[in-house]
Amino acid sequence: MQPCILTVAIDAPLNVCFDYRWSQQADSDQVPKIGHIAIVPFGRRDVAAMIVGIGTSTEVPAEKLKDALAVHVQLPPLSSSWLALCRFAAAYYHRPLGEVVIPALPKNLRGLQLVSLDNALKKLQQPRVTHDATPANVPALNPAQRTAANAIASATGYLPHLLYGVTGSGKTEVYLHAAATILSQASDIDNPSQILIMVPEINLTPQLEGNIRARFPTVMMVTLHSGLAEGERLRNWLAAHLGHARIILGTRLALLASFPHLKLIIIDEEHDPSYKQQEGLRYSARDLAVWRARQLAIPLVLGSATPSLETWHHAQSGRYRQLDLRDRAVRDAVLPKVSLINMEHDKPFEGITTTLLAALKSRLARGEQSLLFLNRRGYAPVLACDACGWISNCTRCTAFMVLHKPDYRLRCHHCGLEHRIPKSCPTCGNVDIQPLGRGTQRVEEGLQSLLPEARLLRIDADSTRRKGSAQAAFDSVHRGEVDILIGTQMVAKGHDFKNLTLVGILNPDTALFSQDYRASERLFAQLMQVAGRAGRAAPKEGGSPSEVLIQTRYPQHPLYAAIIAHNYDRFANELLAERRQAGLPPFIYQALLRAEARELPIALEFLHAAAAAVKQDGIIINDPIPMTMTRVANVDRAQLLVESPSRPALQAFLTVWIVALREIKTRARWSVEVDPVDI
DNA sequence: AGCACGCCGACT
DNA sequence: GTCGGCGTGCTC
Repeated sequence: MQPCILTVAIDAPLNVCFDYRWSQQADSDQVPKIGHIAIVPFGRRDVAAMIVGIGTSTEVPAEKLKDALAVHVQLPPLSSSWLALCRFAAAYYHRPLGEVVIPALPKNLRGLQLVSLDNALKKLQQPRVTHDATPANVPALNPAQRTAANAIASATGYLPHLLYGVTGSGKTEVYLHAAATILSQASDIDNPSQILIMVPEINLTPQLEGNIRARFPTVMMVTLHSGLAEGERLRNWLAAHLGHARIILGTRLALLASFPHLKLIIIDEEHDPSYKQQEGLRYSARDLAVWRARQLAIPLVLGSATPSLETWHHAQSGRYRQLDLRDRAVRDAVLPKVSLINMEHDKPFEGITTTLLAALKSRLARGEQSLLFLNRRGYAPVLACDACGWISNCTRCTAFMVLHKPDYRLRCHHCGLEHRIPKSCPTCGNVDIQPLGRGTQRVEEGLQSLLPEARLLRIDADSTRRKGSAQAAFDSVHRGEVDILIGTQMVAKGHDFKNLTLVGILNPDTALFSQDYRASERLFAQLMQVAGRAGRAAPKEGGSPSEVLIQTRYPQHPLYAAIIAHNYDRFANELLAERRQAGLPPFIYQALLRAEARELPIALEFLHAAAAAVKQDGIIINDPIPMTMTRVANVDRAQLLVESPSRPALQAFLTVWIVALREIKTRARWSVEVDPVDI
């Protein structure tokens, strides 16, 4: 057989594909196809490569051309629609195709171990796929849930839905009913419908996995997330790729997996920032999901109590169909009563106002649980000397070293630098150095002194560092071994605490005046989510509804009025009007050029050159500015925002611009991010 | 991105 | 005299 030429994509920051020779073994009938994974020699090492083209000739001179080492022909090739998704992502985010395609594959497929892959595949050849997708123990739906589930399941072709419902309104039941209908529509055993359910962080919603398995006992379900061991990740990925797994529950990375029979995509908590990848290929799994649903002509569900303004805008304009769940699904359960505590009048002691303390005491007396939410871990955000003004700055970052009391250390949350707490001021020797501000550790300590008999539990990244300890902590809350839970945003998601009737919010005001225009949108979502931890069950006989108390210095702020009224509609519409007025997303499209260097002027100089490199009508090039946190780990960072009211115009500009940027001689490292969220 | 080559400063 | 800093160049 004559040799052929394989064109492959490789995970390197090079905007080209590479050609390799492949000589077909005479005794083999397994021919490489587009979508097969190959192993090729690249420079001085061997790397995984995705075959994206097969031909008989190449422009590459013969002396440069190398032989591909192997092709994983045992594995069915990745589909053309999967490749099309990756091509779109690569083009849209202006990254090489290989940087999308290769990281999307499980690591175990990127090596030369064809034999072990064979064994994997053999085990998986006995699919558990059956026609039967009968759900078990199906609860009744309320009319709004039924309408929503029917609308989703009966949609034909591409149709995005915004499933808009407060925490506890029963969005999950709508997902499961729609899923049941679509699973049952599989016409034959070779085409079992697959459903992708995405969640922000899988470890915070362990109940969902259990609920799905219990509901569909005959259906194979797998999870895909970064917490899986490589072996399991491979098995689950293959189960999806081979069509055996019919329900895939995963985080953002699952969106780039292979699903030959995908018929429905569900994105739970679609507003959640974790759908945005913040390193490498900075993609939005939510946005790519919309593209994938359109490409496959399948329905999509975006579920949230506090939709992102992008999604809200699409729903308002009619591009997405909006399905409302206005009531809590549990009979007689009511929304928690939200009140503000004006800290100007009710001065806090140990961070707790007398009103909040009294509310905690009454829950304690009734044997009910409370949650205090403070989005700041550690003991105190900074240590200071009031004699000379020294503060615990990190020597490598534009940030404070955070005081951690249990281990008696100062720790930078950005670069990881840490050392012991100094016994006296490093500059003037004053022994009386004081922690300023309050983190969860300090709240825990102060509260224990105010309520010595209460059983406290702190849940944050520090208290749950060991694997499994977060789950153990949540379990002990569920078992009623805790009276007051103190936590960061870790406690905001997923968990229903049945005996929890009070939520206290300690220090939300900083987000009200943030430079980041998305901060209030995020704060609203976070407060709604935390508030949703309370009162999910019906109040006890004669009991009062659950209560949310927010300690604030700005009780007149409109965000709080909207929270109290549980009225996201009006708040979102007001934010949208402001965004339209100010020319902010979703009414403008943005890309961010980041540059970093050992010295700030090097980064800024590059950005100034970049700003002057290409001019185009309809493209706004803003001034280069140092990032708010300029220095992290001894690297100075600056950025340049470009904007356009037209997405195609911005895309066209970026294509030309990036070519020009590569010509700029600089020592700065730089990258372009499309649709940035943290600016 | 890796990885090698190549050309200048402080150490066993 | 070497070890090693990172500038530059290449990868079918």
